[in-house]
Amino acid sequence: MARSSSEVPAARLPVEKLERAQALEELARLAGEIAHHDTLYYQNDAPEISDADYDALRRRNDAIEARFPDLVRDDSPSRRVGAAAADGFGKIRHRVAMLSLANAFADEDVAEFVQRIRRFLGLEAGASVEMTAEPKIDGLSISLRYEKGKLIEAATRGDGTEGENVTANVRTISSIPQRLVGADVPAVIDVRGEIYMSHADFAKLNAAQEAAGGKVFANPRNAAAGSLRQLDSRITASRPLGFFAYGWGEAPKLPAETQSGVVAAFARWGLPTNSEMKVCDGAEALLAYYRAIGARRATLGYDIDGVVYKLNRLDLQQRMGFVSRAPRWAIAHKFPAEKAMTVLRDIEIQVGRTGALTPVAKLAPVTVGGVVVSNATLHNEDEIRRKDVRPGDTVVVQRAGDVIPQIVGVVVEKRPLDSAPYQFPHVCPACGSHAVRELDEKSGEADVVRRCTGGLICPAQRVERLKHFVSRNAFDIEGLGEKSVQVFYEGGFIQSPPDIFTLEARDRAGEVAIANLEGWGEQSVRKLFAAIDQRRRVALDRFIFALGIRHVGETTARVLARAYGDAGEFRRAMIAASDRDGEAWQELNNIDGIGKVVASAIVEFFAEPANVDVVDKLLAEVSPEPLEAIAATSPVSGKTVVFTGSLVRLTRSEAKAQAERLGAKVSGSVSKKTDIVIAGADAGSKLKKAAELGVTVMSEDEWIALIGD
DNA sequence: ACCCCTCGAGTTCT
DNA sequence: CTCGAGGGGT
Repeated sequence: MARSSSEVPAARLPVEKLERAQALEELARLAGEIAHHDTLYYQNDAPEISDADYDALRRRNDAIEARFPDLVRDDSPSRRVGAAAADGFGKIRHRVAMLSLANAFADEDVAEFVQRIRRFLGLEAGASVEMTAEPKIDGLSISLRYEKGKLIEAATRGDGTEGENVTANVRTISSIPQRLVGADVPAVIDVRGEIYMSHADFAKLNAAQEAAGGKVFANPRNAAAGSLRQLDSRITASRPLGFFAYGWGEAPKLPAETQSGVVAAFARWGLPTNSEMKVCDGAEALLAYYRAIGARRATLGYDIDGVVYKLNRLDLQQRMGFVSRAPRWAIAHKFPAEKAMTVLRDIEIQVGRTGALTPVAKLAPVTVGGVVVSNATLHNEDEIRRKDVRPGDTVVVQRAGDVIPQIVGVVVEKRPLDSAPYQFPHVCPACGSHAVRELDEKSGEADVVRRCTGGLICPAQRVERLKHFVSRNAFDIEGLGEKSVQVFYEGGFIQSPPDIFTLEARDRAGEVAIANLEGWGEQSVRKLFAAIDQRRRVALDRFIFALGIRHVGETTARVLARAYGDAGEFRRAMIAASDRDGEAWQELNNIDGIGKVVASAIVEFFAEPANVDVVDKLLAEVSPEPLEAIAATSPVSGKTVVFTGSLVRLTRSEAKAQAERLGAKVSGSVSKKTDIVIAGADAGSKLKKAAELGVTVMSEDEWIALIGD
């Protein structure tokens, strides 16, 4: 990368002679200067100074910070690693995660959703359930933090846990108040909402962009996103962005007891809210609302991709809680997907980390719902046969849920005369091993997926396992994404996960030379090493998830982390569990959510010496930390409890969620490790077993009294 | 022996 | 996001 004119700052005082005030001033200047060069280097690919000069700047910054540790700035270059510097925005951790919503497409889904709520809350079939209904704005979700009524911070959704700090840009949006007014404005509240661009403003902006020879945006959503993510706030200020407040994150004190009440308070405080929001009762009313909004979709003046329904009463919302990453008390009812026709050029076979062969349709690029689509999954062998999709076919493509493209069907009339049904390969395209469809033990039926039998021999599987290891919910190493992992694997630098953590040592020893790779300068290598070091301490559930054991995803990994508490103990127990008559195997199977298949998969993983070797080498490099106790002080924390019989005051899932929130381990079966059995009506064998083992048994009421609810 | 719900695995594009 | 399969209850 060519570095042209060098601009070494004028000679300055040696660090040890600096006065405090001078240091303060210089750190500020260095932060700005280094950020500037980072932008040029990473974003524009057009550095102004040499690597050596850049390093000199950073070294001076570090030296001054070392002498005046209390002067280290929040935006200090030494604190920024990898992506944060690369994209110019700092990161903000959401105090309460920004979740996604479950989706409904058909009317039945909505009816089911309402039914599910009634069932969960123990209401009768026709009972009244107030819900809010509002348009789902197609923009960007944002979290605005107001303290004492003043706008303090604004963050994008990001991965839901951590977003980008876009405070400076959000301050330029005139529809977002800098200050909330009203007697009931709380001391602290994260207001959540959607930033969007109206149709009229979008048209105006694009006309202006075109006239100026600038970039024309594909749709209002992209225009809004592009405007918000400007590094120069002045550009954001010039863009007409709108905002609707519809929810909240951390909010210790809410101004009302219903969803609609809180949103009404938002409006009183000066926040823009959507005037289309209504309170409805019952599935029919929701569907009527959906159809009415759908009919007016084009005249609303802004893009929407559906309607959102939320349970109105906040106490009921709380009772229902969450499933994985979405609330159980809300759902997005999406408008039907847009369709398009295109030619399927070829079918490519991809190999996943478990060896699954997945066919992907390579399409002639076509615009569907505002984005250009050129790939679509065909899922599996049977799916191809069912739809009789062949290379050369003209196919109908749609974006399901407006996101993932899928092939709806083939236009048979347009099929070339010489086409023949597609033959799914029986060997792995990556390693040539046999690819088979495993047979189910009991039914003898073939698995839907065809899998490469190569295991660790297969380069594709090895790379995929590495990608999984560094992925967002696993080790999440900044600057080491899918692409770089691939490059490092091919370069022979990283063969398996532990190699990641020995990379720096080997680089120093001259065994590998990352800086020789294209696109890897001295600075990016340094940042990568720093990012890797940051992950030497990692939560145990992430560690277990990262191993990539079959059938062990995020949730199961968390369950295992909770159950064993410590990586060494987990390793020991899983090896011991290979004895299917032993206690360790029993204990594993007793964990709620783990059955024979999952237990076997874990034991088989640890029966493979190569896998144990990976775990051991990893444990030499990283320290997995136990999960934070959820509520160390509750009377049931650390206790193993089993629910049995039919509960009256709580539903089963409520009871389980609540117990876990209080730090209890909920198990599915009674063993001598069980502390409490909560027996509802008609409890059967589990109650008997509890009596045999002398385990404490209590009624539902006693349990509720114990946890003090 | 079924049935329902939840979880895992794989995929797209910006 | 969707599909398939595992887990657990009836």
